[in-house]
Amino acid sequence: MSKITIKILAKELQLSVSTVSKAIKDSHEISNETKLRVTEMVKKLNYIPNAYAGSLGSRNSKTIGVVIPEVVDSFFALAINGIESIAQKNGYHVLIYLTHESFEKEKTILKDFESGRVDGVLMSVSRETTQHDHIDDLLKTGVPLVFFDRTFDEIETTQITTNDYESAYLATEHLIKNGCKKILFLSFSNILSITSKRLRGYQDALVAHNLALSEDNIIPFYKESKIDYLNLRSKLESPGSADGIIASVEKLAIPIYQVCEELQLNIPGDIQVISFSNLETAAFLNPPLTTITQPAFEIGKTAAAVLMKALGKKKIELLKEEIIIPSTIVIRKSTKC
Amino acid sequence: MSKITIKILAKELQLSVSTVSKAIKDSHEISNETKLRVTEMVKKLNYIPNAYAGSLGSRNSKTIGVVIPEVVDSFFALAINGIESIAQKNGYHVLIYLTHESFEKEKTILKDFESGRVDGVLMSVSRETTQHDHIDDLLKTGVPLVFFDRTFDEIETTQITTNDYESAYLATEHLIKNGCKKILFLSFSNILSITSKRLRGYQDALVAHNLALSEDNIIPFYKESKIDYLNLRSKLESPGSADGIIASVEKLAIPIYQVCEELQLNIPGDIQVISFSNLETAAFLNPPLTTITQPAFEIGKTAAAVLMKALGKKKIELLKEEIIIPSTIVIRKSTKC
DNA sequence: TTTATTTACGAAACCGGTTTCGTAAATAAC
DNA sequence: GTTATTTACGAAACCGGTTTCGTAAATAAA
Repeated sequence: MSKITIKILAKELQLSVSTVSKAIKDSHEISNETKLRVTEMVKKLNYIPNAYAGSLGSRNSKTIGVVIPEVVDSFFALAINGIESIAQKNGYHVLIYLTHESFEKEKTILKDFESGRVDGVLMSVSRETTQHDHIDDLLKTGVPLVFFDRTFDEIETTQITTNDYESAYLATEHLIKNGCKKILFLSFSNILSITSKRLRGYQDALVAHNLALSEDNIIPFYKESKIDYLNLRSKLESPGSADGIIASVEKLAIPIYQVCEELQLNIPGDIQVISFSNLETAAFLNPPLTTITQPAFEIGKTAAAVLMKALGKKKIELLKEEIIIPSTIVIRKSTKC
Repeated sequence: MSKITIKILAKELQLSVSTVSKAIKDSHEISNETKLRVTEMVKKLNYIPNAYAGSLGSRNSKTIGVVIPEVVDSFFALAINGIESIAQKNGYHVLIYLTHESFEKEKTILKDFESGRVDGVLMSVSRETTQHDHIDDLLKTGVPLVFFDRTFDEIETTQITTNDYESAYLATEHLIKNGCKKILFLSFSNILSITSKRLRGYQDALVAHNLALSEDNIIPFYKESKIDYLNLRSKLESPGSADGIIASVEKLAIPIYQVCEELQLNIPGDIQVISFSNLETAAFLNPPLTTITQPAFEIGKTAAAVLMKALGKKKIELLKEEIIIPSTIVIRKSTKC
């Protein structure tokens, strides 16, 4: 049984190919009677149009590309769910691409998008990414792009984020109110939009409460490697060096617990910990982790919705706009009270 | 700047379209000299071939579809990473589809694959799926499919799994050796291939150690809903009803911890817990969770490799074969010793 | 030297749809 | 009753490549 094409369908129906095509698309040019006949034959022959032929002809693919650094990460996994929920509703396919935090991969992926493979893009930049020529190039080809979570402020498009600055500010304040004087801030590259905002929130809160700022208290992580881990460890080893930690991304919570276990540091007795995190297990860690829980699903959903809406218009237009969906702090035992 | 096509490229080079096409594909029919000229012009004009035109013409898309139930799940997230690593190496794109455990969605997705959108499929069936007409249909259209983790034994294709039976057997034995007499087995639908194998492992281990089998000790979870949770809770509430639990999938570990906390049951004092799980946080839970850790990344990698290899041949052929990659038990504090 | 091969390329069909445009027939407007 | 619209459809161009096939020129074989 050879694959049936629209041609076969047309012949079977004694109609022209164009008529059949229009009938399937429910065009107003076609009579209801004919549409019915076509629909029936489609069922009968189990006709499924070739996806690529359609996309080529119509110059749109009903597909969006999602570019994220990592999928083994509650935030991004949940965001994907949010994106999917909207995409599905609008009949869009979702292509997921992982950069694994590599700028080179990110470039390759965006370059590929210039092939017309996707109608639009949702993206959270890799932490290696410091420039945006590749994004500009893509935008120049007319492919709309919406940022979520990790953005580029310089680019003229919509971005969906959480209240990074405030959350970090509040988290810091929470620790301060709990008596912390020496608070560490752990982060990946501080070029990243989210990191720099969260860092400022942290710093401003310290200043507001008359606590000293120190570069030494900002612990950078580079490649999730042993080195970063040892770096944190040596920092915590020197006694009295810290009594509080803010992890600016979920991935960094685990090394903290690990080091504390190794060094026999009690959380929250010796050191209080709060982390940006969407971990399902946060409440069952030892001790339960106080988190800044980001509205990951909502962020994904909103990003997708904004993109879908833009794609729906004949003249695609994405305003430079920042949509902020607030995080919530969930206080647990890793911070006092 | 209008999009440049191969036609423009050809005109610029004073060559025919076909020659340019072949040159780009590094065909032996084209002289090195010409290839060089073409390559240079491609660079110069920043030519990027239209993805859909290519796929339509060549009748293959260099794209594989991955169908999984969920992405907020360490196992599947890691498996995706494994798949991606191989796909990327072979120049394949990866389309990820989530069924959210819905049979209807799974059908819709596979139906769409009949459109030629993907060259091959990697799949882990939803837990609602009890029949496989939709899979048969897809295979009939010539799209190869490889199962991983959750499979269908009846279907003539390769499947990549872990040693579900043995792992469960060993896990059960571990609990028994730790003194457990009444061991619960928590699972989703026991139609699922993995569940039924794990269940048999559990049962056989009980029998081998002269412990009674009881239907009451098999706790089914249906929709991750409150009801399931309460069901588990009421089971654990009645005193002496259980001294050990095996969670057959990662997602079920959390409700156990939750219930135990609520009921003030000590793990492992009152009840020992072991779970199939790839949770990164397993070691930092309270108490640290003993896990059967599946080689998720490897499974994904292998599944992709098998598929890629099949796709590489002119006559695609996937033998009915079971590739088993063993899990490892990591003993932690949620089980004694 | 003649014939057989190989090399390097182009013309044109093709992939399977979509879209534009033209038009006959039916209906509405004047 | 004549002209303007609308309705319903088909022919053909088109989307942007790939692939088949034919062929002149160059090279090798006989």
